[in-house]
Amino acid sequence: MPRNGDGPMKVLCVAEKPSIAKAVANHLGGGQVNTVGDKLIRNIQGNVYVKNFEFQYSFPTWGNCNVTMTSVLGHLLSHDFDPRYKIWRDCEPSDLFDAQILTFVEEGKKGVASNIERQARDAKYLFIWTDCDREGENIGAEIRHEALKGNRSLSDPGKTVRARFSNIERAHIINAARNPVTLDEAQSNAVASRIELDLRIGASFTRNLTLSVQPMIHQHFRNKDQGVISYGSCQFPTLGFVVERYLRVRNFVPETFWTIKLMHEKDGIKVNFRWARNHLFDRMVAVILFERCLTSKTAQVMKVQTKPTSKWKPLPLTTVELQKCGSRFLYLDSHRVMQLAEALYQKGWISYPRTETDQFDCGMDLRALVQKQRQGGPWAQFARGLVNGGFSAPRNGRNNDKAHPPIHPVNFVAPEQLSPEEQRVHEFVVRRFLACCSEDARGSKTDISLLYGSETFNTSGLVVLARNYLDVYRYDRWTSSQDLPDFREGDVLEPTEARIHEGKTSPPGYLTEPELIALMDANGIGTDATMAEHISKIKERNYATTRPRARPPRQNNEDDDEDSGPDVPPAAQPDRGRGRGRGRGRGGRGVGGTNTRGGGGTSGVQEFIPTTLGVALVEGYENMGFDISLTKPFLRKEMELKMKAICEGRKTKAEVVHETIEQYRDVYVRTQQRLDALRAAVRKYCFSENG
DNA sequence: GCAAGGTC
Repeated sequence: MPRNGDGPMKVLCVAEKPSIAKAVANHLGGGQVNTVGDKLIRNIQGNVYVKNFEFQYSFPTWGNCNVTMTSVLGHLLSHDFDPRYKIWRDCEPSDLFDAQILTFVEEGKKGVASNIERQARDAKYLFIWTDCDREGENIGAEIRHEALKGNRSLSDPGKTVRARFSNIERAHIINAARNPVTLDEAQSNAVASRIELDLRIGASFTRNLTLSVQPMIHQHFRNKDQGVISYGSCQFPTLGFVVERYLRVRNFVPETFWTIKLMHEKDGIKVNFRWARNHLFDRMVAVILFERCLTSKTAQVMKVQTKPTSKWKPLPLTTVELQKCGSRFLYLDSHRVMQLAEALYQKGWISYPRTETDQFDCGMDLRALVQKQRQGGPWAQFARGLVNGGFSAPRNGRNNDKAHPPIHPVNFVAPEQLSPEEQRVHEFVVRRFLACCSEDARGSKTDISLLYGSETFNTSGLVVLARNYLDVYRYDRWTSSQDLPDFREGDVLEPTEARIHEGKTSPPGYLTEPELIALMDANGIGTDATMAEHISKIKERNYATTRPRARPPRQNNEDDDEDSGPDVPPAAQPDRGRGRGRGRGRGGRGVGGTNTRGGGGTSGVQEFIPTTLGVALVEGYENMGFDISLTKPFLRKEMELKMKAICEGRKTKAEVVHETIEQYRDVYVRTQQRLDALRAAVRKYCFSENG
């Protein structure tokens, strides 16, 4: 029943999630918000997920309006093939490349959809408040589609607008409300093409793979319950990373190297020096250089330099970083960390846990957030220190998704009110936040350099002068080394001990979860919200298993950093297209290099071992000899570039969908021709006695 | 019985 003429106009606002709707309503409504429970969507406990908020607000161009603020719950629309393609054996899997796709509202979302349709009926304007990212733009288009069912006039020019906002600070939200923009069709179309391609390619390859490999396995292992063998543009590259590392470990051939060890004792302190050449793989050369050292008898101190150094505080917390730290420090896998973070978010203790942003908006009142943490918990005193002058603005990372701030505590909660697992995640989020708001750790570093024969040897010492953020962020280690004796430039000394040492390179470890997440992040596989799902998917599909990493004591406890590798490998294949994925960099710079635990025992980190099936799938596809590999991340990157082209107007959705489908149709045909390679790999890995 | 992306 439209209200004609009398009274203020109605504006319907729709957010992507209830928490945004509530926050925006509170800011714009100025404490005069009427909450309408409505019979929308309830969970099992009877909590209402979606609410309608009513208030008045005066927009610059529309004047005073009655506003109804509501939300959806992510995507409103689902996509699936026409039912006649439902039965797998009733059609060719490749038919799915062209099969008709239906778009509909799923049963569970009907209440949300009808709420929008109903609320749109008497609305003059539709104001969309979805997240400002590609998916948000597409969800906005879905909302508009639903609203138009109730009110066609909302398609008139200027009747549907969207808010541009990147956090829910009061001033920022008010600014967004006063400066609406138009919905970005191009971004929405980019997502639409992603949806269509993932569905067509995923479903056709999955059916093909399952129908051609599953019978082999059933036949061989009588009653083995081998479920679906799926292909997905994210799950396959994820498996690819696991298998690639596994093969590197399996095929590792240790190499012998030689190094010169030099020790000098002064003032009762034994100081070990590192050879500047680290180590050589040619014994003769090493021996000749060593003999030159011995011939010269004495070494000379070439450089003694003491300078201030610091260990940087961590960057504001992103989802990827939370997951990596969860594996490393909290002994929780990424999936579990996200469940716990979600629960903490639902209860109002921490901010939205799915974010790529590692910079705090300058408008945020961080001091107020720190103040809340003074009330209790083991970090209370540290928080007090920050309030009393210790506060320092957080560093800025390179990433901003323009949709959510970094993960931070929004309220104080006493640890006892949380489950033990929740406590661990919550404590991490709080400590990380407080660390961001404090000073870098300060120290003093002394570098000493010796010339012995023709060879240079170095050592260094560290004195930590001010721990600062380290006091609250106990996940980082930075400790003073032993004191160095007093060396002076020009000193000549006779080394106490010099010997040549033979060592062997050691194989890399299997891929750990934080490494896998870093690889996915760097290569644009999945999003902050889905990475953990892809990881559990490859376990669920029986492509890989995990086990706690048992850290063997290092064989060569010195500086053989040859193959121990950095914690975070930059890309799967450095030799081809080394990019930074979507520009989401690696997380905290200060966290990277330090290992949490040293010697033997279990570190708590999970490592991934592919199953025979997992190896067979990757090997099988590799051996088909395509120039484009389904198990490497490049295809996903290509899709990312195509989506970008749509966003920038260089390509249309139809063009992208068409050319990509043709590309995959080609791969599909050749897969059929070379099924023997895949079957051979399955036989080799799955059916042989010792795997 | 398929994917990946939102969100709860």
